[in-house]
Amino acid sequence: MTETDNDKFGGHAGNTPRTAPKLDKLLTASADLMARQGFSQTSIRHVARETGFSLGGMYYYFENKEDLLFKIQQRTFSTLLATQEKEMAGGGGARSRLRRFIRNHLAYFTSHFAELKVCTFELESLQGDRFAAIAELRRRYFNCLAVVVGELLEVEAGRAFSDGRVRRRTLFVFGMLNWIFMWYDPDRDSSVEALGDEMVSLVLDGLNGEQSAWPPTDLERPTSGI
Amino acid sequence: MTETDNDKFGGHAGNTPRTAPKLDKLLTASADLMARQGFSQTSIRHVARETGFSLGGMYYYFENKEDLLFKIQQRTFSTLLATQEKEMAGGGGARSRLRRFIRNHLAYFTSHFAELKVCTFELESLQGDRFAAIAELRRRYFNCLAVVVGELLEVEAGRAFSDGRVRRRTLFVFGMLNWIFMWYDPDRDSSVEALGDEMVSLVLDGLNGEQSAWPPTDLERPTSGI
Amino acid sequence: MTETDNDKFGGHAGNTPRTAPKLDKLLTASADLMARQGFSQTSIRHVARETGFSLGGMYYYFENKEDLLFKIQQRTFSTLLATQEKEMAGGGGARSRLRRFIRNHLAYFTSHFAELKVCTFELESLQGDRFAAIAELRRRYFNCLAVVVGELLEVEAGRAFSDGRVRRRTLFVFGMLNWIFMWYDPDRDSSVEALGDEMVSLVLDGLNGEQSAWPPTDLERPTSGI
Amino acid sequence: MTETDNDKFGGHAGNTPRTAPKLDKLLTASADLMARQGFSQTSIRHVARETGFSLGGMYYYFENKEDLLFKIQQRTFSTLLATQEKEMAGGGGARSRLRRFIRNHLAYFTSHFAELKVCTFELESLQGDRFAAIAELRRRYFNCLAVVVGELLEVEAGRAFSDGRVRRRTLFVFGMLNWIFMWYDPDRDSSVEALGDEMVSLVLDGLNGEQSAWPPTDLERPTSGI
DNA sequence: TATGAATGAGGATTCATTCAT
DNA sequence: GATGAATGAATCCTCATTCAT
Repeated sequence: MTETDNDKFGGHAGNTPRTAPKLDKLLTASADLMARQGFSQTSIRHVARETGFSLGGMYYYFENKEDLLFKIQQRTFSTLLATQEKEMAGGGGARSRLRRFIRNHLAYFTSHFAELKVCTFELESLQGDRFAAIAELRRRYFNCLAVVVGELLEVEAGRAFSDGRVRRRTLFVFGMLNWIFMWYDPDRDSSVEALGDEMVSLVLDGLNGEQSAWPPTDLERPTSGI
Repeated sequence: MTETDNDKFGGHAGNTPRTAPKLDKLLTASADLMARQGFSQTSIRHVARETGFSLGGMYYYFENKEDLLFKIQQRTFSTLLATQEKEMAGGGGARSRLRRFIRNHLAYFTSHFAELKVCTFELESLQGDRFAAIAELRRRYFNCLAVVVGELLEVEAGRAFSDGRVRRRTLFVFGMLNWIFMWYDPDRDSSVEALGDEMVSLVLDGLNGEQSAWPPTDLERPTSGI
Repeated sequence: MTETDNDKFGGHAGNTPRTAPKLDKLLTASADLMARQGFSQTSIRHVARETGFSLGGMYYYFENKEDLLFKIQQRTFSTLLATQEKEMAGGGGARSRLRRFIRNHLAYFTSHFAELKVCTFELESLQGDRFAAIAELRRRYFNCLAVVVGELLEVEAGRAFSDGRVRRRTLFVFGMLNWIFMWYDPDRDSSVEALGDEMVSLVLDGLNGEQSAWPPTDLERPTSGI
Repeated sequence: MTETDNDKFGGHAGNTPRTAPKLDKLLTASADLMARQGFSQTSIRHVARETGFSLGGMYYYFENKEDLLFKIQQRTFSTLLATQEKEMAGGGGARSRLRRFIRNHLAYFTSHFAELKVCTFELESLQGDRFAAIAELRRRYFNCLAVVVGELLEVEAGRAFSDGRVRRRTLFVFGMLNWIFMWYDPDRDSSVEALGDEMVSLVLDGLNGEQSAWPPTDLERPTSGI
């Protein structure tokens, strides 16, 4: 998304050397709160308190609450998308590209947990043009993976998008990826790198194709929650 | 969950023949609204308007808003859980039980879309005892599948819960299942039965294990959204 | 305007014996404030403080601020309109009816100063259906006088509405009537009854037709303001 | 009003060749907005956006929002007043001067619609010294007409101001003139010149003294609104 | 059982104004 | 002369909840 697009959605601050770091801090703090409590339960007041801004001062940095959410998603998602599109253009077999896509995604999950969670779960909190802009990013992100899945299913690449089978398999994979926000516990689960390998293994070969590796290498603990 | 449990969380109504159907209508309507807008954005007022109740009258049927959510989850999840625990106790090989679990889950997805969506996405809107009670149901539900996954991974059943590998593979599958709420479109995607088969196939054999089946059987349409 | 119409615009309270007097007090107090400060500068907070209500409690009596204004105008204007339509239907020559219309209007000016001022100056603060409903009342009120003016101009009654001359003469008279809010001072100006006679005289015979009556009967004082 | 007066109310800008046109543009744009939406609903922000100024930059040209309104009224009203005082000093019979006063007023109505509307309806938005200064202009404007009305009523000129009858007749005429802002529609009503003649006719001879002139010369249309 | 009436806290947003630069 | 950045007060409104009836 270009600066022109950015302007179209009313962000009037955050481009100067003085304000850029403040906007940054603001978006990060907001993403944290929204990841924890959800968008609708995160109040501007709360963000202001957290960042030391005055309530009114917040509105110098975004048009309204929805715009704040948009800016978070726009910034985060476009960066991730760029990374992945470049990665996918880098060539390699389908299995390799699947592995790289998942690894990159999970690396981002680790480094930008809150922001990515917000991107994943709060698309529907946007509306109109802002919704459309982020939905388009998401569509492109989806396509990155769909192409790979299509190849793995031996479907000609050009037809991948209109193939329901590819669509659904791709969405299965996204389901696995996105749901991780709901349960991942760094103390309990293996590193995200290993996690990615486990997922790739499942996706490529299924449970039956995996080798049994008992006992597990990670720490045994009584389960709480799921 | 027994009536005693029910009492413990303040439900003092809905047990007489006269009130039971009203409570039912209320929970259903609430679930619909909460599935569409989320819990925090669904107001008691809105539910009252939708059901024809007076605002104050609602509070005869639940203690507070959180209790309303609890009752929905409790009613829905315990029913589904009972079905699946019985089903899993019914025997059969791991592959068969995996297939049956997924099919039942998706059948419930079809017949109780709103309620199941609320159970899936609004656990964290509960707190304290109510959270714990539903989390326990969810844990048992998780176990139903985890046992099967453990067998498929050739892990001894008794150790499944404490095995991180089983835990994660199971959560991958739940990710696929739960994420369906975000994209399933009956006009576009095949029936949920077929959807279940596709998922089972992926889980058991992976993408590479699936046979290519081009052209797809479902209607071709240009993709919009993801 | 019927009760059905009333319902259409969302007033959900004020019909029971317990609430009717409270609604009444509320509308009266609001009209006072709005007459003094204008609609946009009168805050709900202010009205609440004045009437002893809690801020939130106000909204039991009206949907929103615009609805409050609407209720004031609706109540006041429909009463006045009914009076005048009945009066105009009572027969008599055009001169007589002109005199009665102006007298009634000014009597209402005296007895319901604030409400009538709000009706006169705040129509444009309404929008959509509410605007249309009050505009229709106003149109009918206009017609009451326009018919008389048409007769005085010897225009056939049936054609009065489409005659620009009648329209404009009628609006001249309303200009005189409405502007009184801006200057009338009971200590300084004669009684409204006498004021009405003076206006009727001007309208019928013009300044030249009036008899000189110096010295005036009312108190002489140095002018302040206009 | 002299430069000294101007200074007294805080205008510290707009006197240099470079700033004068900017101040001019600013006042004109503000008047437009205030005429359309009213003073209290016109924000400095809005004016800034409309004129291309920065929000902060506005305050170089006026002390505060009230000062902006004052400057508009001061500029507009003093010009109009000068015109009329000169015109009234120009001699001629009372009927002639009445006609000229009304014509000039309506010419100003046409050429400075927004400014005059603001002068007419927003006096009470000023306070203290600023109110007093504009009220004095208005008093002098009132007197211009009151003298003529006094003559027409055969009252000695010197006594006109303290004569309630003159006062009220004059205010009736101003009511007609000022109310025009509420209804004049160039597509529907005759030219303002003709409008002035119609008003003069009413004021001098009353409705009965006007000759019937059916059919009217202006376009017949079904009435909408009043 | 259920309603009508009311409250108080909190939410998003706007706005006049200031001040360092 | 003019701007960018920020503030704090005020505004409209929603909402979970209560309680007398």
